[in-house]
Parts: sequence; C-alpha cells; structure tokens
Amino acid sequence: MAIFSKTCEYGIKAVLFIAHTGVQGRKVGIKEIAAGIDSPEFFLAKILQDLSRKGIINSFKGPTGGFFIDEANLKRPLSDIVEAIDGDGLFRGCALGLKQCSEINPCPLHEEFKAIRTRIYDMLHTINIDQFNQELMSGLLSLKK
Amino acid sequence: MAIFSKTCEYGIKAVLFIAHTGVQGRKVGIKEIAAGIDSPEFFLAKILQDLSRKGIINSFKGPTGGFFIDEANLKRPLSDIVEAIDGDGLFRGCALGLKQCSEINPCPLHEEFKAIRTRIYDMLHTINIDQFNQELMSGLLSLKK
DNA sequence: ATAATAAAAGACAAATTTATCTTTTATTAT
DNA sequence: ATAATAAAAGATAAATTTGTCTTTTATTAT
Repeated sequence: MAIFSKTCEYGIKAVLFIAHTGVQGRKVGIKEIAAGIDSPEFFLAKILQDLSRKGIINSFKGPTGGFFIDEANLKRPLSDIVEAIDGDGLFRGCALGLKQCSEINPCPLHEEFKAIRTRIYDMLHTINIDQFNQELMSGLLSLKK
Repeated sequence: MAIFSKTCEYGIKAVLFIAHTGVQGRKVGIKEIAAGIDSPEFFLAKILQDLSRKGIINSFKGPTGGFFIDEANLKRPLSDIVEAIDGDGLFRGCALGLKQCSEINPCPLHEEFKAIRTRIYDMLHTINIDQFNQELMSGLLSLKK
C-alpha cells in the first residue's frame, strides 16, 4: 500500500503541474497535463473535473480554455486536495480501522500512531500549492517517472 | 484512505488476538478470532492461511487444532506482518508513486515525507507482537469497534 | 478403522478503484 | 451565425480488493 490512492497521486501531481505552468499566466489543457505528469488522460480528466466542481482548481471551456489555479486556490494547503480525494482517514482515522478508537478506548497502536498522524497532518496543512513553483520551474523537482 | 488495507488491519488485529490468547498456552480457532476482532470469518481465514504459509504465524489442523504464535514469531516486529500483506510501500515508496524518486531526482514531497517514512518505519520495526499482551489481557486495549 | 474436527485450498461474487471512450455543453474566433 | 476548441458529463469496462461459500486435507479421539 502506498500513502495515497492512485487518484490522489495523480490529483496532487496535476495540481502542482497546473500551478507551475500558471506562473507564466498560462492555462493548460488536459492533454498537456497528462503528458507532463505521466498519467492516463481520461482518468485524470475525471479527477480534475471533480476538483474543479469542488472549487479547488479553476477551469474554462472552449478555445483558449484550460485549467488554472487562481490566487486564493494557490494558497490552499495540500491537505485540501488530499481530503477532497482520499478523505481525512490518513491523519484522523484509527490505524486499525476501529470506529470508536480514542484516548479512553485505544487500539493497541493508538499511542504510537498518534505522533505520526499529527506529523502527517502538520505536513499536509503546512505545505501549500505554490510552494514548489520555484523548484519545479528550475527543473529541480520531478513530477514524472 | 486509511494507513493500512482492510486485509492488513484484519491481519494485525488477528495476530495480536492470537498472541494474546496464546499467553494461556492456548490455540484458537478461526471462529473465535473473527468474533474477537469483529471481522468477516471466511475473509480472515484467507488472510491467516497466507500468514501461516509465510511462516509468520503457526497452525495445526484437526481437533485441538487452531492458530498460535510460537516463541520466535512472537518476537517479530509488526513490520513483518505489514510487509507480508501490504508490502513496504508505506515506509519505502515515494508519496507520489514515482518509481525513480530519490535524493538526486526528488518528487516535490520527497524531503517533507522522508521524516514521516522513517518515523513509520521505526515504529513498525520497534514494536513487536507480544508487546501488547499485558494490556490486552487486562482489557486496557481494544481490538474491536 | 472411523467419525469428528479444524485449517487449507478452491471457486465464485460483490464492491471499489482505476481506466477508457463517447457525447454534450460552454466558449471563442471567424 | 458557424465552425472549432476544450472541459463536463455520461456510459462502460478492466483490475483489484473485499467478502462468501464449498470441498479437500490433516489430525485427533473413539
């Protein structure tokens, strides 16, 4: 198992890709995004539609249309994307899937996972989308392979 | 998304349950385990067969048969179970699923996830199976609900 | 030896995730 | 107005995960 679902992996990569092309004030089409992050085009389209409907990314139809991310959305933490796709199970759920796991009714892993959950939570809430633009532009970071 | 797959959640809970009944030098049948951890019986059977085949837990057929965990296996770290079921993606894989993600070809989340991966790795390798027996026996920990 | 017991193995099915293709709608440029 | 473009929406399907049931094999007690 990976940390995120495939859907979420594609979603995050696509959002970072859109943000980074947006630095040039440029909208970008699904084909270019899919190629840029090495993901199945039609599947990614579905994911971006979903994020778009939820207002996390922005889009226009028609010629000169495409996806982009406005100022407000650029400031979003990564957790917004993760939550929209995978939910909050990663940083809120019980490691053993117990509905009623808590401080007073802990599962065996409760204490040891607490710190990790917090850590993941903090990270996803601290990082925001435009944070990587600089490094992405200069080719220091990879979104494919 | 949860941290572990359902299969892995059931697997871990079952192993802890078997270990804890084993304290009384007692083998335990699939029905009792499934009831004890609130999991689908036949599905769990498959999981335990797999762990048994891999030598991570022990079993005997026939009357007086059942599952148990021998001395050596009780000393195993939790990571052995997780790896046997979910693989090592959780503490080794790239957060964005990139095959070639590394220090020299990092994905955008590489640096920030490094610490978390290490943390999860350490935790799963530090905890061993019989570690919870005391608290499980005294009812301080929950394996169901 | 035989019947009873319990795990192992096999076969199948539902549910979910991942992926593909087609049609529709909104927008732009001519 | 019309044609071209690109996302949105709809429909379908493959693959994987999760779950269920039946048959076989090993072991024990009678």
